[in-house]
Amino acid sequence: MTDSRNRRAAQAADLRQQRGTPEATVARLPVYLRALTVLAEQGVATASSEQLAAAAGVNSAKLRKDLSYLGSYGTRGVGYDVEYLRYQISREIGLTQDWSVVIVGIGNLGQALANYAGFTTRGFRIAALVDTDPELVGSEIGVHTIENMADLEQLIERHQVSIGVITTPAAEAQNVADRLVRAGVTSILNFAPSVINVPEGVQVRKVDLSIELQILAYHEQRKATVDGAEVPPAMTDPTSKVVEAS
Amino acid sequence: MTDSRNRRAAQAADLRQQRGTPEATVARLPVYLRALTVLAEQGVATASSEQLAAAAGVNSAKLRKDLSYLGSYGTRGVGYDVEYLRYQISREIGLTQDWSVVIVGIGNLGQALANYAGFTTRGFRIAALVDTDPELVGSEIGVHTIENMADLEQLIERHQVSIGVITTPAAEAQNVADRLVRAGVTSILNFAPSVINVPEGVQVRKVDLSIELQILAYHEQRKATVDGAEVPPAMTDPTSKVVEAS
DNA sequence: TACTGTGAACCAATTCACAGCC
DNA sequence: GGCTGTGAATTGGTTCACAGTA
Repeated sequence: MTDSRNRRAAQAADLRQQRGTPEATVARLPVYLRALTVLAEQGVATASSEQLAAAAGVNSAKLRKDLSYLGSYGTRGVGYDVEYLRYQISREIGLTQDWSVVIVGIGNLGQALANYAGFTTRGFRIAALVDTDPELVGSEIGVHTIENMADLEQLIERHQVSIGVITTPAAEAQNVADRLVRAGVTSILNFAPSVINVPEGVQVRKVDLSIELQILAYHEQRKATVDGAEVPPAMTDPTSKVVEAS
Repeated sequence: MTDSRNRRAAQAADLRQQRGTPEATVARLPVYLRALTVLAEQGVATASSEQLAAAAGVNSAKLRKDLSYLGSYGTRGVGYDVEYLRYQISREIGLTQDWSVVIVGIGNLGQALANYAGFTTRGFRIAALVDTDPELVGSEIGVHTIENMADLEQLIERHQVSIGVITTPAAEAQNVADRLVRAGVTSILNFAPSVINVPEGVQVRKVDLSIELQILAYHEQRKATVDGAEVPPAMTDPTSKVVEAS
């Protein structure tokens, strides 16, 4: 390993400590990881930023800049070694270790997640499924038995759970979040359609199906009113009278 | 209505045409809408930007700027009329009309979505559930009968579907997307863990459960390596030797 | 030669801070 | 006095374009 390579690595490390990896970049690393896995399965050993970017659905400049936050893992004139980069990204994300997950609220969505293979394959271990409903408690989903909500704290402790998934109705989400946090969970994935408040230092990510649809509806509407000759569903605002004339 | 009010409305309309509402703002409008609905149910008639922002989990400056893209719907010194603003946002998003949705791929997740009440309550109508599996086709989920994938195009035509939801395995997602687009669908919500390519003008939003978990894992790992005395799971980079000394 | 890695330029989004209005 | 609406300042993210190098 040359001196200049050392220097570059040191600079990358400095950069990382100064500002850390940008959030937008972190959110794309799993996408790159998936693209690399697909390429690896196809037997591709080396890929240029252009190829990789195409597989990940981004442009190549963005991909190169993203990867540069992790270090200099490519080779000029050649590209990236698929396996090597895959390992580096895995490590950066933290997938070289396993994370225990508890799912709270075993309705339709909770059941679907419990059965979802993609969880288990990527370093996530479902430690427990929990619900309040006495009808559900004790029944089996795959290899898991649904446990009682009253035992939530014990389960978190026993299985060293660090990530909680909330799939309860909206009304219970905040209460569940509070209990998760008190029991030591520091990352929450919230599927309940409500805002939850957590203390500083606890990460929350929100997935909201109906919000996604509403965003699409907004764009649908815009298309309909702009390029079609269609009249908007309701008067847009007072000024539209002027435009419409008649 | 005063002249100055008219002028303000006209300016807001101009602003909207010049640049449109920013994407980041569009993504938050459904959140505000939900917050307003909760307030309305609690009998609150008027809310300040501060109150509303708290209910929506954002800061008040952001909320005010967001709302300003729609027009001037507040009253200085008072706040926003909850019902009036609720209607204005609904209209902006396009929820004053119904949107027909087809769900393709009725596995765990597809079933969960088909049963999810939040869809139907907010102006979305599930027009059809579609799958390739002959075992599934013909069986009932709630009020719906699962239909054959071969009839996808007909169903889209017949029910005037504009939004497609993909809950198939990754390998089939692109093919499904192609068929949806060819049949006239212009918005897609993709739950399959793969990148899909669509022509210009078709909106795609992606929801990926395992990516969300991976983002949380990244932050978990960072917490563990920074504030704990814990050793990183693997050597971070050559420079860490220097720091660790021994 | 063909590619990466990255400053510099650009664009989008957020936050500040206050003028304008009820 | 208390609030909204919004220019101006700032921060964060993306894209350009090319120097550096295997």
